[in-house]
Amino acid sequence: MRSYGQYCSIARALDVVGDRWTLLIVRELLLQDACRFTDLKNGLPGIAPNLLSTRLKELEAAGLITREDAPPPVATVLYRLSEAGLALEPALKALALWGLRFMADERPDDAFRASWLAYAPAWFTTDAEPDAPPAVIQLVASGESAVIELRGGEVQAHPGRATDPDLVLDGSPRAVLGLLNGLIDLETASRLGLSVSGRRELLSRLRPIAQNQPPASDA
Amino acid sequence: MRSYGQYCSIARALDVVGDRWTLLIVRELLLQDACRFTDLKNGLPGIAPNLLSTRLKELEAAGLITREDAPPPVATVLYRLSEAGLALEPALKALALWGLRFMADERPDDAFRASWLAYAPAWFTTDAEPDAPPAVIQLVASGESAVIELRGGEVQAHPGRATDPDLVLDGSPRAVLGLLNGLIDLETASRLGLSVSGRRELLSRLRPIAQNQPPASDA
DNA sequence: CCGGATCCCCAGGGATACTG
DNA sequence: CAGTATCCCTGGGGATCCGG
Repeated sequence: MRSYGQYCSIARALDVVGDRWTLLIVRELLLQDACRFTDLKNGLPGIAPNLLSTRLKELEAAGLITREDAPPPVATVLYRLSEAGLALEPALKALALWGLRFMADERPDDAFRASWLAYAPAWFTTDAEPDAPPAVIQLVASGESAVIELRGGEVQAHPGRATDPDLVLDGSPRAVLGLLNGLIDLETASRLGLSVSGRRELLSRLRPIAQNQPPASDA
Repeated sequence: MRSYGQYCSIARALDVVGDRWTLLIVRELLLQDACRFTDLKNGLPGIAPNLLSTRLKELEAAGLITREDAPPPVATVLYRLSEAGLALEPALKALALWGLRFMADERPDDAFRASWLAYAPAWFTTDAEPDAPPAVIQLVASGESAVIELRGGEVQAHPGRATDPDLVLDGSPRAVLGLLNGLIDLETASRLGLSVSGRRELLSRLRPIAQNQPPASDA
């Protein structure tokens, strides 16, 4: 990218990560740890392979990622965030939190991935009853699934399926994530086709940190 | 900007503010409050006026800024951040903090502005002796000047000159900001031409929140 | 002088095909 | 699987010009 030519830390940061796709590549590496080229391509629907290739070289040159040869069985290259790349997490989180406000409207053709289903609750919800016993919530949306684990006051989440979840949420990405992020209430989510089965009371334990509700019912 | 087409809050945030210059425009409005077109153009050295015009329209359409007619004496338009625009501050701060690591190297042709001199200490330093009496520090770099005020445990800063500062730092932007941000120590800053006059002990009161020092002397 | 609009040119990005 | 090569086209840089 062409430099902004400004002695300002924001401008210099954008000199490095301001290019198109760059921050999304960092997102993928942050959510998935070490990735092959194809994993990244898969997690970044819409990117052209030449662009991905170019960006990876730029990111390596800037010191944000490292290339390493994978162990023998799979002779391929793995990309991983360096310390400087990992240090972007707070900025990415802040941007993601701000971006929640744009998740309310539907865009049917948007791509969707399980890892994006997982990071939202992990980053933006807290356990309102930290001393309650552990619980497992299964999320399913658009064919992608993720698991939320409530344990010891922590909210963790990762892509995949749970064997015996206490609660299952299944619906459109907008319904599932909108509910978890506090953008819509349960009634609205149900109207959007959300299916809730299991211990519904667990929903009140999952507290979104954002207060982005449209001005409707105020407590 | 072309949408990324991903149902992910980071991607949707970048759909709105991922374009070139957009976040820097937000920076200016965040640092300077209401701005005229010309103020923005001045605070964004290098931007083409048509680009600025285009971005302002896009930002208004996205609901991040508002246009308002200024009071009669100056019949002009003022641009101001909306609530959604102001909500970007945490993300911008996080990005600015991350970007500090790229401020160490010199690029002589970089533009520099007083408001950038001011935001760094205001955002990224704390008063190590919050109960000590108030103090005023004058910063001068590259013809731009800003004032830091230590008072009641708060560190505030704004462009301009103080009438009777307790301490004056004068030098290259890299020397002044590098010292304040903890990127370089006083000795290095002095070698870079930093002039320090007044109550030097105030420097130890100004504590950078970042620990970006190159691996040298560890306490 | 302020607040843009217009024009031309080139670099950066998108899509697809192809190769080691 | 992991990229590279190619082509096309849009978006941005730079200068100049116009209306109020």
